[in-house]
Amino acid sequence: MIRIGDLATRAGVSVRALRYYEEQGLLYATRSASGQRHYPEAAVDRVRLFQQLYAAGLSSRTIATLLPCVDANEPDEESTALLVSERDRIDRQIEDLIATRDRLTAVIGSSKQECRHPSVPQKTSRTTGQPAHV
Amino acid sequence: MIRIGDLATRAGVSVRALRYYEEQGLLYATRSASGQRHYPEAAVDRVRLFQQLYAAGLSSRTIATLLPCVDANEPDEESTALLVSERDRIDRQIEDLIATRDRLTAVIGSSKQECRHPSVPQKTSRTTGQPAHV
DNA sequence: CTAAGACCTGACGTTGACGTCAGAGGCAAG
DNA sequence: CTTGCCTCTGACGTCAACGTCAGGTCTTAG
Repeated sequence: MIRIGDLATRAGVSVRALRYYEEQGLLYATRSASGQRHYPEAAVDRVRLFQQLYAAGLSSRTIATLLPCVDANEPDEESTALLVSERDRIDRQIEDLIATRDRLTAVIGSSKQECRHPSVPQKTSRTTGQPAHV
Repeated sequence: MIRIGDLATRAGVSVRALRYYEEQGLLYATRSASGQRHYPEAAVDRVRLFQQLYAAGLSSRTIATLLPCVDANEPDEESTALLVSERDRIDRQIEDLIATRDRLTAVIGSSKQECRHPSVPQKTSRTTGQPAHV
């Protein structure tokens, strides 16, 4: 069993965030006799999943709705619709981000080529199969 | 010359947003004798650019810093560094979103295939060249 | 035993991009 | 001229995901 401070460190979030997740119905903890929270090992991955979903623009409420579906791997009709709509929203967001990325890259490359370095490969051709047409 | 209400409609934002952009130093308007704002045609595209950059996670301050650079197409050293760091951040965000999208798609497809419809093509293979490996 | 940390609840503060409301003025149509 | 819509400034409200602080309890190393 993991204590809240250790979970926070291992999952890369704050203690406050973990209590907030519990408040939102996302994370459950057993309590010791004195009321301290104890988490199973699996909580680390679960919290990382929350971070991933938050980063993708899902709200606490949406995550709470989808959690039983993701856990049990048996989405009902309502949850599936929500899943699909969120997935499609993320799809559109990816497309928008690619367009913005290409636009920034065009500005960067407009007067200097020296900024190119191998740690950031060009992905436009990989994702669209077409050269940039800004 | 366009009035603020028309610009808002044509650019797809609120009047309040336009005044906010001006407050942040992003958008300038000439004023009539009575103080009403008038915008040139180019303001429509400019406002749409703001929306695109906001959607990519840039703040008003960052946009304000990069604007002269993007306008003049002659980035100085500092602006270029900021441009590159924002571009790289967007790159990482795209990667994260693709991973999340694939994860949601996997959950969707885990027990039902009927959800597949042609308006949302699979893009994983186009972007990674590999099948999903959740 | 005791002092330093970790933990508890409760509650107010923060931030960014606006929403909303109040009160006052401008402007073309009828 | 007045009616109705647009615009102005100024200022407070909103919302989500936490940050931070207060005041108290628990636990553990020494």
